[in-house]
Amino acid sequence: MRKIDTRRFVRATRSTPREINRQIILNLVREHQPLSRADLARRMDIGRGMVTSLVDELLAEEAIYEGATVDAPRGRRPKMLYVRTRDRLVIGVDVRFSHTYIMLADFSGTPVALERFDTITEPMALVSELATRVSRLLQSHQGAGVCEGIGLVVPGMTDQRTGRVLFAPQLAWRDVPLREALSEATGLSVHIENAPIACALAQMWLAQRGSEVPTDFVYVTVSDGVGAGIVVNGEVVRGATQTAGEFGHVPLAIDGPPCLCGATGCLEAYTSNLATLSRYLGQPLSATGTRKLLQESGLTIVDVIARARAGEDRARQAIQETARYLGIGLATIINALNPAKLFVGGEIAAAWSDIEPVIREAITARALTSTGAATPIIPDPASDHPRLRGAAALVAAPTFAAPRLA
Amino acid sequence: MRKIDTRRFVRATRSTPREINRQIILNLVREHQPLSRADLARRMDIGRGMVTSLVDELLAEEAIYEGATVDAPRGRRPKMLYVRTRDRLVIGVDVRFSHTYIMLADFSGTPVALERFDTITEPMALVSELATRVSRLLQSHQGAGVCEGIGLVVPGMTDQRTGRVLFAPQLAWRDVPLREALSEATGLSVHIENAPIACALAQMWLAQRGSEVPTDFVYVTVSDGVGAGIVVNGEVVRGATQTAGEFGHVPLAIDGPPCLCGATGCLEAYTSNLATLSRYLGQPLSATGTRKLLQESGLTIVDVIARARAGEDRARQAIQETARYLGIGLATIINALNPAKLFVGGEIAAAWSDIEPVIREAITARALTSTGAATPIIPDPASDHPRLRGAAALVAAPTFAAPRLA
DNA sequence: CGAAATTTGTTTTGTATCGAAACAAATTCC
DNA sequence: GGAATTTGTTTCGATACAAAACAAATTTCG
Repeated sequence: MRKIDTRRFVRATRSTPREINRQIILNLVREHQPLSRADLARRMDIGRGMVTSLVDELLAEEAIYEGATVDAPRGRRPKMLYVRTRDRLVIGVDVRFSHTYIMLADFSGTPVALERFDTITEPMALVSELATRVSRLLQSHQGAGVCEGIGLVVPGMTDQRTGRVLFAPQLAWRDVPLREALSEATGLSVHIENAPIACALAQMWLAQRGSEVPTDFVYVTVSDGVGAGIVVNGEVVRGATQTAGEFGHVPLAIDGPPCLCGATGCLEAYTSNLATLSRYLGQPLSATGTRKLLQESGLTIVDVIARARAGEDRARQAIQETARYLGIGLATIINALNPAKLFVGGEIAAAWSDIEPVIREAITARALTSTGAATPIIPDPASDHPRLRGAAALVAAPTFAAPRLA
Repeated sequence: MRKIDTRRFVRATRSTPREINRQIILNLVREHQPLSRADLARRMDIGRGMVTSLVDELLAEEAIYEGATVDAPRGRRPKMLYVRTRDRLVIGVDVRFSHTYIMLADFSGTPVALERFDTITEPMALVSELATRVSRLLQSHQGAGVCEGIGLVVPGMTDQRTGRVLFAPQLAWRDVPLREALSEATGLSVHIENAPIACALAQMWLAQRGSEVPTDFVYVTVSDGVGAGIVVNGEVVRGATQTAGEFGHVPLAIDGPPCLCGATGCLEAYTSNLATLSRYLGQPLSATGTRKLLQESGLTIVDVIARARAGEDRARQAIQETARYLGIGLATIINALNPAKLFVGGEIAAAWSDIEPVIREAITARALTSTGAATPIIPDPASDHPRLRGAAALVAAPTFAAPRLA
């Protein structure tokens, strides 16, 4: 039951039913392929004639293609339909503090090529570096298909309307018109998004076939910061001023340790990689001190996880404690939003078998309902490059999204 | 950018554009009345002929009516259109721990009659009492219009699909088929909802004319418990198993005072009326003890608020402290969901001028962004009967909601 | 083996309705 | 008093949904 926004609505036109049904067909094929025209007619409770007409349109646009005819128990054999993903390419870019990753992938998120280089902090220098790498990548994979756009994931808040990075503390960016600059430099359409939302979009649009994708879920990223991509009613939650999802700053203890945000006792101050590392080192978390210490020692969260898995007690303990606090944070999300699923991304997901019991215990202790306590928690290991998949999803998703209406 | 749910979608038909545009017109008239047909044509970028046809349909259904022709600077004078609310009646019911309120109101939420009686805890006895009162109310206001349904607000979780109360701790209800029972007893369509969501719906659908109603906001109720009605993208958030909105159990201090939910340090354990009262009394909050103490002393939160306003120091302090913790809780919501507005309902809203500065200060200390810190916080005093308005909204809203599509 | 049955996909046909344009009504300006 | 302006209704044609007929491909069964 949605309220119509009387200031910015989209009225229906003569072609509206066609647009809607066309998109339904596209999504049905995408998620249940292979599907014949007759299958579609049955699923949609619509005449086969109508399906033929809509499918012809999708075939003409090369959004889908016709595969082989398959066997049927009796009657004429159906010609199966599939979405075209293989030769529709996307560039995914993941800008992080130290390195920037750039991936060429197809429309299903399957990687074709992957590169990495040291992040250039100056935005316009980064843009021109990206532009040369993009054109080089596309040059060397010319036969593989046509590139339909660039998805760019940044560690900070973005504004969808203007395509600007509002604030990215790690890179010291403020109000950078990144979309426009990269679009101009490459001639491709560019989509930018912050990391947690991009990861959520990857789950929503690029999930493995067969895995149920719910319309209500939260993707929690644990890395230098702790953030969340929230999906409600099949739509991402951006908030009134594009800053929703900062779950890292729910308090666990209002008089707790200082957080880098200036407040005290935030979830992030207990569970970010920096927090886990400083716990491991037996040092209090501080904005400048911890970073410096880590640079000197060269220690990273990946090392601590490795040591924990190798059986080092101090590392195990540091990580288990992080897991306990993380569980409390997840319980908060469960109580607040009651998602059908939770995804946990970040380096710590690599230690899932170690931390899962602890997380589950913490959730059970604080979840209000038994169904809430049973919410599936799914790790999304960093080795799968979730942010790059998210970048790819940014380009692919608009093709499949429901038309905006009313 | 919404994802189409390929298991339960609504396909478009020939009449879809008409349904959409009809509903847009209805909402435009509702929010910007008076409006002429020509105004609608301009706002919707549509031909006046089309408007005439759609308006005729709405007039025939008596959803809107034609008012007087008004003056215009030149040309033919327009006939203004208005939504019909005055003689469309609704019954609103608010079931609370001690009393149950029943209101006869019109479609805009304006009360016609209001009654109160001691809550009957046995569900079926309550239903039959309600049924006799409903029929008596409608009998004595026969000339006022036709009753289009009953909205029932309960202090607990509800399931929209089945119309059952899943769990209402205050009444010790579990899985009560309330909608079916009351509908059968009265012959009217019944809508049930939990209190915070109903209050949010009241703000969304029955806001005073002129006040901007955002599509993203949160209504926080502070009473025996602390809950929230969350609205995102113009739609209420119910969650995967209908239990979203339990913001009362975000932790403020994981080792804090015990909460009635079994966990410790929940927001509710700091800010519920019970928490404020026990703070005032200098007693620790406990499930049985506090309730008993209050029953013996006869003290209520209203008394404490009155004493605080009268200048009693201890009362002031108890309430200010509640306000501080509430502010931290609101900051959490702001960081997590970035709503355009926050509403605060419950008895404590009556002391708004006293608590607002404290709340604002706490928010500023913990909000991540300056725009977040500036989120408008709007008190919704209990004297306006927000839950009853919410009950009315339950009946009125479906008439105005956007058609479900794709 | 061949006609009937079954199922898929295309084409045709009828009809509702969107969108444009013409028209009618009501009023002001010159 | 006629031109201009604005509102609201009516008319009309093109489009596209929906239903039905048709064509194609294959199995079943007499």
